[in-house]
Amino acid sequence: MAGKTVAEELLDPVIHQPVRTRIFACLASAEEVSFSYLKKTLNLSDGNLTTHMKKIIEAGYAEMKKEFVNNRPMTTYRLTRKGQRAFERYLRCLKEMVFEG
Amino acid sequence: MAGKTVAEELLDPVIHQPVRTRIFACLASAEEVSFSYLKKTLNLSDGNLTTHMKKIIEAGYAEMKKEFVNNRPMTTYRLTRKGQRAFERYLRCLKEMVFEG
DNA sequence: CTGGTATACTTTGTAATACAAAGTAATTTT
DNA sequence: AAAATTACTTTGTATTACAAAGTATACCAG
Repeated sequence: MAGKTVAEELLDPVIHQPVRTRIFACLASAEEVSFSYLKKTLNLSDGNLTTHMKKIIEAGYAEMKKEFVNNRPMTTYRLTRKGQRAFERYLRCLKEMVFEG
Repeated sequence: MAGKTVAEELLDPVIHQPVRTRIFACLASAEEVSFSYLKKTLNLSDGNLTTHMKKIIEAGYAEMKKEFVNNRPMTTYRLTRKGQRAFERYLRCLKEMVFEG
């Protein structure tokens, strides 16, 4: 009677993917996270991480900062407000779909 | 201290996909579910549903039954025990990853 | 000071995926 | 008996996910 049924709700495909859901969980748990940290913690290949981050950024869900620390390039990512909202919505949707309903 | 960390746990790629997670939620909520019902409820094209079900069956997570009802073919699906366990494990993993951690 | 190893990425090539359009087959309607 | 409907499956294709190879700089070791 109110809105879509569980089954009709789509799970955001930018977030609902094995690697990216883990990336979101990481990003959501910290202010900002570095490329190297993500790569090591999530055990991803460089190329794979880059492409996933590219996709997340393309969706406007995260932003990238590039700087030098100890004479080495360092890329850090953080969720945008839009990304935070998308993730929250995703979690509500998931919860309703598989933990209730 | 016990087992993998959240970030290391992989989300089962057979389940963690926008359409298939919805299929699993449906399958888990009933004894068995027909092709037509899934198609209508989840609003999927015939071809798309077939390929997703094929993949789920290939993984040994569901089985297919074909019969005739009112002179019409009727295909029904149900989770196997293996599929039930995989889904439960998936839910635990998800929960830990995004609702706790 | 130069050859090798390491860090921090990005680009490129490719196998697998997700999807709809087209195909098959039987059945009911007109 | 032609046309439309139901119930699928197969096929064609654009997109995706991934790792291997590439780029660029820094840090040793001899």
